[in-house]
Amino acid sequence: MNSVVFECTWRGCGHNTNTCSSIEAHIRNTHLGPKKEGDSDHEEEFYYTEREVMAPAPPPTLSHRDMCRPPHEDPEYQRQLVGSYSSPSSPGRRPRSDNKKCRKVYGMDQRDLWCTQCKWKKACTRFGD
DNA sequence: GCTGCCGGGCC
DNA sequence: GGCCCGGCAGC
Ligand SMILES: [Zn+2]
Repeated sequence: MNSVVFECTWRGCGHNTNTCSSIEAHIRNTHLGPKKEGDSDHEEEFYYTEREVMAPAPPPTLSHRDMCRPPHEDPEYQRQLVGSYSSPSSPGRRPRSDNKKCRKVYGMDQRDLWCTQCKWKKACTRFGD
């Protein structure tokens, strides 16, 4: 019995659901916000991937790379979406990664172990984002 | 309440 | 330039 998994590709999320509507609801509620007037038609669809999952293991077919993936993940499509309409990633819609930075790793009581930027309350340079 | 960090201050 | 903090957004 194979099923389909919808995985959220928002930074540091990775939430999985089993239906298309549920992942879109997750993305809209958790990441994108309530809703916007005149927003891109289906903006949610850019933030998740749909993949089929086999029960035991993936088949050993090495003939083809995965062809026919959804229209997402196309560089042109992405540039078009980001360029014409500064959707997220503009000052105002800032995501938040869940990986720890110097402050949380070492704690306030060991500030001398933080990287310089963290000491100055700037963007961390030791742990990527 | 805490974390990450932009903006802005002081030297 | 180095150094620090207010204040805010995102949890
Ligand atoms: Zn750091």
